[in-house]
Amino acid sequence: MAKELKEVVNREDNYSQWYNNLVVKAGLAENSAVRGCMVIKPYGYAIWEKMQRALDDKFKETGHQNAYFPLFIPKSFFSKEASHVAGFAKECAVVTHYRLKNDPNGNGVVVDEDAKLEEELIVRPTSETIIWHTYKNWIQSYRDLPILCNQWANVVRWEMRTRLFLRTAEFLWQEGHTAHETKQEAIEESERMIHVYADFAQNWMALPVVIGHKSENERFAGAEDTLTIEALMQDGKALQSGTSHFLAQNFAKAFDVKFAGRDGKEEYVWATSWGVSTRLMGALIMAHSDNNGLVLPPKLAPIQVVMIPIYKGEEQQAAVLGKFNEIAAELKKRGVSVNIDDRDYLRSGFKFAEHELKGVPIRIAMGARDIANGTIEVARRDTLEKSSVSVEGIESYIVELLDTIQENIFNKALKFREEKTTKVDTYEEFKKVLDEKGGFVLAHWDGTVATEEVIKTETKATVRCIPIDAEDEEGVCVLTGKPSSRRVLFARSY
RNA sequence: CGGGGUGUAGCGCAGCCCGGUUAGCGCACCUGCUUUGGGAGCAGGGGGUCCCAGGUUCGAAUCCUGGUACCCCGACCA
Repeated sequence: MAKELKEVVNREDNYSQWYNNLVVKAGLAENSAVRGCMVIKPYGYAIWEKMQRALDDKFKETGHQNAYFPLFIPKSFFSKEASHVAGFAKECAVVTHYRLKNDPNGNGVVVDEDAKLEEELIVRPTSETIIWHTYKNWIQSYRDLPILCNQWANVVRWEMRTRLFLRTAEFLWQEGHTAHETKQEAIEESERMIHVYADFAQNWMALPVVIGHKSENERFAGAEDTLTIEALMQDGKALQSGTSHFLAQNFAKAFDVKFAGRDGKEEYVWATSWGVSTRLMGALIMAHSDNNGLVLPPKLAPIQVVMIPIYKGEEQQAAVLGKFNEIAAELKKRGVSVNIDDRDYLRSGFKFAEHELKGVPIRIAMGARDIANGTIEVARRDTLEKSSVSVEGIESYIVELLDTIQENIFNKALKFREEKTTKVDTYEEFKKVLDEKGGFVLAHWDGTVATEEVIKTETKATVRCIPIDAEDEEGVCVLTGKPSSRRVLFARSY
């Protein structure tokens, strides 16, 4: 166990602290002096950048463009879509003044009361309102459609309780906002994007997810349908990792966005919005890490291979580093990011531990013994296995091993999820599984808000989603005994 | 917003109850030597508005009052 993590020993009992400690110690992020905000450190940001790049490529492939809209939104914009404002009103940061002045009493600076804004500005908690206000000016005819825009931005939600990456007062995300001519087109867009997210989660983050529809209770404020990807963390709690909303004509009506159709008639546009945030970093950490630290899937690891020289004296040092430079150059040609850890003031054992803490997928070490034998030591972060490999052809071996590790991390997470997914048919069983085993519970539900509320109050579990691939199966609701035609996914969640 | 806890060196903490030399320990940092295949050893060194403001006192990290920040548990939360 990494020395830094020893302070938090019992992970099962103390998952929160284990997670917080890991985030901080691995150099990803820390709490800011500002309430509920976070500082993302360079190493953490490098992971986020890799995520951004991969997602952005996928957005471009599916025909989207990036744009940018204002941080401040006039308060009045929020009064236009009733259910939307109801969903966010309680957690908005409000700008009321535009100037400070020196305190006449000499106590630093104070807000200048003369500089009160006539209309308050809201720091965006999400951008639907300002974007739809703008889209109104962009759209006149069906020829202007579809509009397929994405924005990379920060948003602010004044949550009562925060948690690094999972729920912070300010966070980074992307939000796609699209406008379409037909309902069908908009529905297809929202489905397309949730699959883009699922594909990213599984193939890049090595994170298996369940795609499904949110229940009415959990649906996005202002949406007619919300699609979600739900992932399972190692403590058995679910994490909503991305959402894609079919907004129907709600925002178009609220912001009066109409277009002249092919038949010459005026109609409201159909809309979607979709987003993922730095919460994905939390998902990545909680899904794969162990007590030695982070375990990063190779595709998102800022450093994929670290090379640690082992030597006595300058002669050996030069020989090993010379060999490392050759290998590194070849690996870089093949698109592998390599770090030669030549810091000569640290011992190799320290470096081993440090790079494990940071989740570097492959570590290779070489010393005098290896040079004599023509071998190199290769250690995998995912399995912690070490093996001695011939230097001959090492580059191909590494490239293949990166793929193997990516796959293995995914399979391990998938196996975990499958073991932690339980079908239950009675309420007793439902509660028992949640308390003793945790994880996902597949159960029949009568589909009503009231039933979900009761279950939530009594068990803290909610409907995570109604999986899109749920098989038709006649059954009865675990709580009310009313008929149900498919199982839905329940869990306790973050 | 309710309950609990904590603010002392970059990090983690002791000291506070019961006020009294120059505020201490571990890690980290700097210098030197020896080490180096799983978190090195020895020696020396640097670093502090003891969260803030006010009060009590000859004297406050310590006691009192107010404020503030953070953490945990709840409530809340696409």
